[in-house]
Amino acid sequence: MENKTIARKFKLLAQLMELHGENPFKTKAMANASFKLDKLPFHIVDKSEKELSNEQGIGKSTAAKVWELIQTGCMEDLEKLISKTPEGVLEMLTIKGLGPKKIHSIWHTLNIETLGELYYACNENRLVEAKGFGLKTQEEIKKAIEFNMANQGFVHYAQAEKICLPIYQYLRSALPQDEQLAFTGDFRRKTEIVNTVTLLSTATKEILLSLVEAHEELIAFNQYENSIQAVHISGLAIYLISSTADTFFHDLVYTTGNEAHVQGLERLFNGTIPYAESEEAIYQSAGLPYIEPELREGIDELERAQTNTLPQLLTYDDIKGSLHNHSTWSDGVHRLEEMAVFCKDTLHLSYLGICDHSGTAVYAKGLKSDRVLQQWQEIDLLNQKLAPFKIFKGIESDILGDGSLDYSEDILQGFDFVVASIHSNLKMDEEKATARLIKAIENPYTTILGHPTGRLLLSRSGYPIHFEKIIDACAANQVAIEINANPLRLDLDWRWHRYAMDKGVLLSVNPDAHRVEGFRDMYYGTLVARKGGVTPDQCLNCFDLEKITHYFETRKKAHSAIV
DNA sequence: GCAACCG
DNA sequence: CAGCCGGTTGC
Repeated sequence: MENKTIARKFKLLAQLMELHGENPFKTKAMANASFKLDKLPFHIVDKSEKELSNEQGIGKSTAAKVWELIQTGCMEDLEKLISKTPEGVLEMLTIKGLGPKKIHSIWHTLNIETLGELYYACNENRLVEAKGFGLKTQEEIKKAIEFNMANQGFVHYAQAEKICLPIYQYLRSALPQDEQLAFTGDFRRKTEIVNTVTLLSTATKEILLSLVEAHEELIAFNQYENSIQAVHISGLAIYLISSTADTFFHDLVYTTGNEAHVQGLERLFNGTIPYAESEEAIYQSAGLPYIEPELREGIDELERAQTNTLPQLLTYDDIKGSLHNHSTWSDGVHRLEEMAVFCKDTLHLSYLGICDHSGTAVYAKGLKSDRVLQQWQEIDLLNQKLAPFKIFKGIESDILGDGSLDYSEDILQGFDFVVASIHSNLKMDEEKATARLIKAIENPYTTILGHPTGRLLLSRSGYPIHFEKIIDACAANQVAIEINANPLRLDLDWRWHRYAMDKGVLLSVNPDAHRVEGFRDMYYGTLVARKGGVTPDQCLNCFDLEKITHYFETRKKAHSAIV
C-alpha cells in the first residue's frame, strides 16, 4: 500500500467525521495525520507501528489505525462512517466547492442524497435556500457537477496504464507465443484520459472470454460476434477484440484510429485498407513511412508523411535533466540532496532544476527571500559535492494577481532560471487571465511559463486563456513553455505544441516532482510531447548540461542588458 | 496566509 | 446600507 493511499483514507476519515459532526479535535487530528502521512519520506508499509508513532504528529492511536489499515486493508472507524453515509453524499465530496460542512447542510436541510438531485436543485434555484449558499456558489456547484458528469467513466492515462499493463501481461503469458496481442484504440494513441482500454488479439473470442472469466479482477458483461465488453474492478472498461492472423494488422490500424486518421488513410487506398504482415507494410503500400500511433489524430500527419516531414519524436532517453521540482525547502517530501542524488545516480541525468514555491504560496511553505539565500548556499555546497552533476538555482515564482512575480529584482537576478506559474485567483475571464500571463511572460526574469492553464484533468478545467496570444508572447520574449508532466495536468495541452514549435518556442517536460518517485512522471510528459510532435531539439530539458548552461547564461545576459 | 463567498 | 467579521472552501 502506498503512502498516498493511506493519506487519502485518513483524509476521507477526517471529512466523514466532520460531516457526521464528531468531536472537532479528533477530526482535526485525523486531518493533520493525513497531511503528515502524505509527507513522510519513506514507505510507511516498511515501518513498524512503534516507529510510526515516533513521528511528530502521529500518536499511538493514529499509528494503530495505520497498522490496521495496512494489515486488513480497511479501518473499522472509516467503514462505519461510510456505511452511515449514502453513496450520493459521498460523491458530493468530489465536487469542487463542497466540503463536509456544506454537504451536511445540503443533506439534512434540503434532504438531498444524490448528485442528480443536487443538480436538479441547482436548476430549480433551491440550493440558495440552504444556509451558506448563495447564487454564485450555486452556479459554481452546478458547473462542477456538469464537469463531473462529462468525465464519467474516464481515468487518467497513468491510471489506465497501471491497471491494464498487468492485464496485458496476464493475457500474454496465457496465450501461445504465436498469437498476436496488442493494445489499440485511445490508449495506444496515448490520449491524456481514457474511458476504455481496448486489446486486440488473434486468439478466438472463446479463448479470450475464458481468460477474462478466469481473471479475478475482470468481469465480462457483454459479448458481440468478435468482441467482449468487460469491466475491471476499478470500474475501468476493458474491451477485447478477436481478430485473425490474416487481418490482425489491418484491424490494428482500424481500431487504433482515430476515425479521421483512418478515413484519410482509406482515401489513399481508394476505400479499403489492405491486409498486410505489419503496420509498417500497410503504410508502406500507401507510399508512406510508418506513422507513430501517438500522431494518428487526423490532423495533418498523413500529409506530413507524404512529404516526408514527420517529426523525429523525442523519447524518454532524450531527456538530459529535470527542471521544475520541489524539495523539503517548500512542500516537497524529499530533501534537496536526495532529489539530486536520485536524478544523478538512479535516473542518470546530468542536472536538476530546483524550483520550490515562492513566498506568496504560504500554504506550501513558500520561500521568503532569506530562505532563498540559505537554499542557494546549500546548492553551492551540493554542486561541489556532486560535480559534474549540476543543480540549477530555480524558483517556481507565483504570478501574482496583477501579473508580477513574487520577489524583488535583486533576488530574481540571482536565480539561474525562473518558472512562473499561477496558483491563486483562478477564477478569471479569458481577457484577464491572458493579460496576467502576458505580463509575467514579459518579465525579463521569466524563463519558463509553468502549467499555463492550471487545469487538473478530470477535476478542474483551467482558467480560460487565449492560447495564440500567450504563445506569441512567449516567442517574442524567448520564454519556454512547460509541459507539466504530472499525469493530472499534462499542461500545456499537446494540441498546442505544434503552434508553439512553429513560433520557435521551446517546450520543457517538467515533472513538478514533490518526491523522488515524482521524477518518473517525465515519462508521461514525453508521451504527450510525442503526441504533440515535439522533437528533442525543441525540448529545453533535452539540452545537455553544457547547452542548457549556456542557454540560461545568455538569457540572463540578455535581460541584465535591459535592466 | 489569502481570496472569494456568504450570512 | 456599507462594511466588517467569522465560517467554509480551495490554493
